[in-house]
Amino acid sequence: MRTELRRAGAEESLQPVHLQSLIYLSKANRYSNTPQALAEYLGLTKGTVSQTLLLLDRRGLIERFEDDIDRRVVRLRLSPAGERLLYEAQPTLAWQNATRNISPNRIRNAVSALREALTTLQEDNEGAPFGVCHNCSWCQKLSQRIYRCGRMGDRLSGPETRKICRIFEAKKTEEAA
Amino acid sequence: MRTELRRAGAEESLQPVHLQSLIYLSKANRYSNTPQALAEYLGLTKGTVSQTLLLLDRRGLIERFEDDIDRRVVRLRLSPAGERLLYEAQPTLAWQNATRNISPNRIRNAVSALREALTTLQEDNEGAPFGVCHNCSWCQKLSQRIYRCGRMGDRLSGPETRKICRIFEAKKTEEAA
DNA sequence: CTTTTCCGTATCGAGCCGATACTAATGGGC
DNA sequence: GCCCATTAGTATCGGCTCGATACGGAAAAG
Repeated sequence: MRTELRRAGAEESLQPVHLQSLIYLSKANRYSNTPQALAEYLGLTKGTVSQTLLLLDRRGLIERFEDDIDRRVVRLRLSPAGERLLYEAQPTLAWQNATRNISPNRIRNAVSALREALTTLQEDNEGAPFGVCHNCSWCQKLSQRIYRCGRMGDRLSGPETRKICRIFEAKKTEEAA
Repeated sequence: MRTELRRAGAEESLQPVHLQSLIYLSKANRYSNTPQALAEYLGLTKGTVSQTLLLLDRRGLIERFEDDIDRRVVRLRLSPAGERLLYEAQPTLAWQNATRNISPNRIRNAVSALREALTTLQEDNEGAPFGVCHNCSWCQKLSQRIYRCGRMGDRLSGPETRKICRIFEAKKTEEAA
């Protein structure tokens, strides 16, 4: 995967960390699309991330705009060019293809086991949690299409609950008897 | 994992690529402990890897010595200091701990599914194969403790068949009907 | 024996990265 | 409202990664 990421980045003359940043931003929800969150996610300092964002901005791959409420905060999102680059690189497609010969049931089991391992790993390291909103213990389902974050008190759309959140807290696993 | 690797490296003031190189060398078999193999494994050029090895050598973490037969070739192995550093960093231990709450059966299934996906992924990318000798189609069992590489014609010890080989070829999966 | 091929190294320039110092905005205590 | 601690982000500097290129030395091809 590491080699693959390097190769994909080299084609656009981007470093692995640039692609990882773009991938993250494409999946970050409203609480997690800031330089600070990206720095925590990548395990880099905010100064380093600031430079990375400078480069991505110069390339026109991201857009930066001020937060309405807290004017210290910079919000980030992919530009159309950034979306296109990511779409053409298709970093996740390779893995989807790689599982084509494996039964859906085995994939489900493997994914579930890996998710448990990841949660335990994150707890052990006391690191930033960073999980998909939909699997978070704060995520409440209000109706067919409307969700709510019990931590922040905001209403969330369905697609938004499939994004990555920096204040994620894992649900207690019921099957881990 | 990426963040973890960076953190572990930072404690020794090493870059991620340095730790990855050490990890690789700790697991590379006799056909795969050269700068060339490491470059292919990491997806870097041989020039870059040469510099990485220069640094690791200056730090006393690896040892370099000439090959007896082909005198162009440099053989690499971890020095005692390098072994100690890896042992203290314990990069694999975190994952072993993370699976402590998962039943051995689920782990076996997940590992098997992942191995299949990896093989497919490698075939798709036509990249360097790099697999564990024991799972290679050339690996023959001669007796209880003696194995043989059908490709190179050498006899291999049991522990050696658990190392990484650059001329790996995946066995045909029997269960993928 | 000559030519080609291959393994590894050396050097240069672009750029990542952490450390440090800095600006600007927020928020708490009074 | 005012002071100060805190927080988000930026700027600068030095060490190092990384690819490109050129090079030397050994092996293989003819």
